[in-house]
Amino acid sequence: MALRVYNTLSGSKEPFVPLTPGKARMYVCGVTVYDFCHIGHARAYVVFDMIYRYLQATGLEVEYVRNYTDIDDKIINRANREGVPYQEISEKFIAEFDRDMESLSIQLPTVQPKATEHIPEIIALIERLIEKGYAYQAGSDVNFSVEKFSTYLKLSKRNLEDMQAGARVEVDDRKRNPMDFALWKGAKPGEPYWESPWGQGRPGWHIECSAMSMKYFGESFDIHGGGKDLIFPHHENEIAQAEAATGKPFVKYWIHNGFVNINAEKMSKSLGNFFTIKQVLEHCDAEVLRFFLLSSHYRSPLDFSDQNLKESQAGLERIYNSLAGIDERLLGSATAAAGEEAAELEEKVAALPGRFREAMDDDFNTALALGHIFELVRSINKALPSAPAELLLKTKQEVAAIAGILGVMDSVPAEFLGRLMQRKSEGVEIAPEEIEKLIEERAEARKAKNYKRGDEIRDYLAERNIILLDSAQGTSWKIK
RNA sequence: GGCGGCGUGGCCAAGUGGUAAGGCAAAGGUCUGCAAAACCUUCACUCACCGGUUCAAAUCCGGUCGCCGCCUCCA
Repeated sequence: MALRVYNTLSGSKEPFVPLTPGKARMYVCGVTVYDFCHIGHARAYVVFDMIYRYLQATGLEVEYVRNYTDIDDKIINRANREGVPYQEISEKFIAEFDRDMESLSIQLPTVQPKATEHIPEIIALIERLIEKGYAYQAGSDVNFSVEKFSTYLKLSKRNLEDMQAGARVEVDDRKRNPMDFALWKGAKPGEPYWESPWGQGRPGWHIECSAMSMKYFGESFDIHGGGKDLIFPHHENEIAQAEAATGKPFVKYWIHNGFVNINAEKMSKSLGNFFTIKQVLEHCDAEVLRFFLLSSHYRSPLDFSDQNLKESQAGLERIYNSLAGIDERLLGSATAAAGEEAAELEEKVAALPGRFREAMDDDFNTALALGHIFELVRSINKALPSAPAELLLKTKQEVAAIAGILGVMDSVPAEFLGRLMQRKSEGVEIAPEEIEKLIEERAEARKAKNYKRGDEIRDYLAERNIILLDSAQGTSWKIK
């Protein structure tokens, strides 16, 4: 089965057939850089990173463009509030965004264009729209005339009359239709500006994406993505700008990810119920967060909570425990006769790539793909004592192939588990030296068959969240 | 008001016509002096509710209820 993707434009899953065989071009709307990113952003960019990786894995040559909106009212407002040039704000938050993306193992897009570096392209596109009669100057602004563009609202599937009936549209008598939107905004005194045929000003929000995507991809390309909330007005307006100018279909597949919710409500700046990526990573491993974000389908809403994050951690820990078990077996000299368990594992391993691909081909069903991994984990754990080394090696390789696409489970198992333990140890108020001392004392006691004292020590440490692990090699410990 | 989506076990979550994956949690068991991890077993005759279509429906159709999103900046 070939890749099928849900296209917002058609409202259904469609076979993915790129415009140019063997190549895929994907544009994803980036952030407006005026503040720290929250985990809603994290989800969007993790999702498209996964899509980017999977498209590549299917053999396509993928060009991925993700922009920075580095000029906008919100940036200007913040700059004014802080009394600094707007560039200081945009540069700072571009750097913060880059750090966040890196911490989430998000691969760099092919190009990350900035709006302010594409003013000539933007102006050219606006001029083209004016020439064709789709845009008009109103004072120092230039607006797009939605009534001129007959297929306006085809993406969000609404109609102009209903939109206006619901009307929380602000009245602006310079607009011919209240739904008209700004392509160019004249600068008020003190605002940053660029010279243009319409005077000093700056681009409207939507035009940059049309201009930049067409600059890098041409007038038509394969995939355009972003959060669901961008469908209207942003993407709708992008379509209007691009298709009015070129007369050609702008984008073949529109892909939109679902929201991250807090208590079943959308997380957003305006509701004030958001967590920044940095806040979350203070008490949660980045890989756990990424795992959590991929644990449900990208179009479903995803409820963010400590409880859910903990479950993801427990699940990922289970996977890594199993992978660590493989490593230990491979390092050790133990060999074993293949048994029923090994045969089952062999079967699961052989089937894994196909099952993974089938899940991913069905509109990037990462939740199902992870389900397959968990099934594999059980087989691994069962077969661990008896499986031949070649089979374990093969298992590792197959998991690694998937890990490389999902961007999780790709750590060295012992390192991941160590990282987790490090993190957990921050909440422990007992010094490692003391634990070692008690372990020694307990060893003496156990040697003397004084299990009472031994258990006292175990209990004492357990109260402090320290779990003792006895093995043939001696006693180690971990944090609960 | 318009448009769109969702409702699967205690929780999370796949499944869109063929008789309910997987994870977390819980309970019992195996292993262990005791623990931990792991393994085994149990845990939805049922998929919000009511009708209908069908040999067959969580999946299709109609209705009801509940929740959410977009319609204003928003991933």
